[in-house]
Amino acid sequence: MAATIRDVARLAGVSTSTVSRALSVPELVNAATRAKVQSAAASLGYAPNRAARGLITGRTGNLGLVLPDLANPFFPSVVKGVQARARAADVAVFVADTDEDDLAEIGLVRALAKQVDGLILCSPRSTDDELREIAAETTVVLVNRLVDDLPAVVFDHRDGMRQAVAHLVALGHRRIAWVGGPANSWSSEQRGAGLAAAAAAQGVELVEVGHFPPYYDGGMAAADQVVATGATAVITYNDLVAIGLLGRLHFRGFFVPDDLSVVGIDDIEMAAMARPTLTTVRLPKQQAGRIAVELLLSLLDIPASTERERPAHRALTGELMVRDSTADAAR
Amino acid sequence: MAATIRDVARLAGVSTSTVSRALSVPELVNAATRAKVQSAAASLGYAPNRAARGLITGRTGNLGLVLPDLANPFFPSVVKGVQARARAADVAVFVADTDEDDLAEIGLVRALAKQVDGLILCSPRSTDDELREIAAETTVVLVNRLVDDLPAVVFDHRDGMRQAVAHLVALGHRRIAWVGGPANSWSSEQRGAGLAAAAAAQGVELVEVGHFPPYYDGGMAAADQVVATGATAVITYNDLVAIGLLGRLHFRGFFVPDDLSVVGIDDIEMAAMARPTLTTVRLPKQQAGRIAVELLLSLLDIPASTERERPAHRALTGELMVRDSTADAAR
DNA sequence: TTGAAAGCGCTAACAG
DNA sequence: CTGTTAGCGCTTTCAA
Repeated sequence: MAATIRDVARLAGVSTSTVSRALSVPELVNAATRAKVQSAAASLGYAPNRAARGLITGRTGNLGLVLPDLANPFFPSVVKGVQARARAADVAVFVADTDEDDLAEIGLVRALAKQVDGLILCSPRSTDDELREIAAETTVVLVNRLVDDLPAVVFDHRDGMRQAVAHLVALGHRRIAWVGGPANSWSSEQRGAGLAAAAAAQGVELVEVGHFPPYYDGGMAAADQVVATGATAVITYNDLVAIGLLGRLHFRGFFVPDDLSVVGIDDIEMAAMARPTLTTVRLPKQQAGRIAVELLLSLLDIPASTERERPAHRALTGELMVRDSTADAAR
Repeated sequence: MAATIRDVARLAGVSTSTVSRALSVPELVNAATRAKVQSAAASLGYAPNRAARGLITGRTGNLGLVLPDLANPFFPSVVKGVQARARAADVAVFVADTDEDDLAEIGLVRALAKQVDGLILCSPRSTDDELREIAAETTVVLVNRLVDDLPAVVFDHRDGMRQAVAHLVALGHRRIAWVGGPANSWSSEQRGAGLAAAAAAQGVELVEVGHFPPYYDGGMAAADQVVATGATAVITYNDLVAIGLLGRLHFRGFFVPDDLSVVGIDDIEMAAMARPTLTTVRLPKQQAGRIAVELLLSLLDIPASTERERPAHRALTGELMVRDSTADAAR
């Protein structure tokens, strides 16, 4: 069995409460006793039982991360960012993949909520109302989603789309197609809106092709419709969709970027491995994960009764990565 | 505050122990009282506090999953399998990504060990000795690694390589190159050995090209050396390496499969998205995750004092996925 | 500055 | 079949 606080107390010749204090609020205990306790703890390899501590403090020291699909390379990056920051704060991370199932999502969130101090919901598929409810029950930070003024980390899609459009305009494109993501995806809506604004501002025509699954297959499905629009360039919901599009275009004998320019969003690693390599808007994924944890931790340190005044959300800027797939393809 | 067992007891008009029993060992309590308790619990939305339960049962109801790199698409598949099975057993999963850092790995494992009932170590980078030590301290199931007779789920690489070689031989290849993974990778060693055996058995010449990082870049790095061997076909440590190889071959003006046939291992989704699509040995990744959880759960049900007799490990068979990248390229 | 005592929410003997 | 009792390992009053 692992050493308990009593073992340490006995070895150090003090009471358990002194051990507890020496280890968690060192300044409250005499330097000499503190040293005795610490060496005793060290020699026994003592580490407090977190469950027992949690029982009394009401803190688990755990954090939950819920996301739609680990198979989409976007999310592992976020996970990495979250883990790196959580680890530094000695917080363990439960990860739950909902498989893009919005019903499963709520269930998972509810189940996780009981075992963690706070939850990070990345690109949640639930409705605003559901998210409000969840946020009322437990501390939550959203990533890639904005609901009222719930704490959130989002990407500045307006700016990202502005960059993408500016790039395409510089290449001579005047008619751009947009392949949207899932209809219930907040970020698809944001990206579409940002794109519409950018297109209007820069005087190019935008053709919306509809909603597609956020996978390779979604891009395959969208390709023929994109071609039919007569657009000379296309921007897709994410890189996976762009790569699927590339696949189908290749199959149909279209050359990218000669016949059509393609721009994705995310900059997953695969974007640089595709052929042609994919031009895309890089989103700071790991950074988003890190900041989400920081936000969550800061929220948790504040007594629930206190009114928060910190900024409710933070927007991260993306940057255009230009690769083969848009090399002057306009006519 | 969430409802406690006392709230339920009061509402149902019974003692807390009856509530406890009614909820966890229903057959030990009278049907009528059981019903009363259950409806009381339901109306209060009661769910037992797992930390409190764990304190007394010694079980956390949690499981830890440690893996080298979530950015490698192989691992998210395993995670999905693990989660699916764990969820069904009402077990939550801590996920820890070591970033391919073998030192970090031990630390993470030690930290996680205190908060879980058991650990699944997927493709661990630690030494055999370290793994033995860990297994002595906590219940562990290895995935994609064999150490003594520690419980493990592995893939049958011998058979996978046999299939790959048979396929290439049928296409007329007589000289096959092997691009190994990291020198300290157990599975690279296994795959290489399986391949050597298969090559010998089927009378083809095998040329080993050395060890490369298990990423796209590793394949890029290996490509020129592969070409220099004069082999007409190449098998790589994993799909990521194969795709990198494809990239470099394309850059150098070689056509796959006309100039060289390529076979990967894993069958990550990207294999079907590459151009040409990649022939590969599909490993049942999710299944491995599921079985690992099952193994772990079954180990945990057995009192620590009892000697286990169950099979120490289970080997899963892979299957060849034939795609464009090997279409009769022999001469 | 330290110790004694009282629980956190739950389960597990042990009686009845 | 059910209630009483006694903790699991820890933190936190409250006194000293």
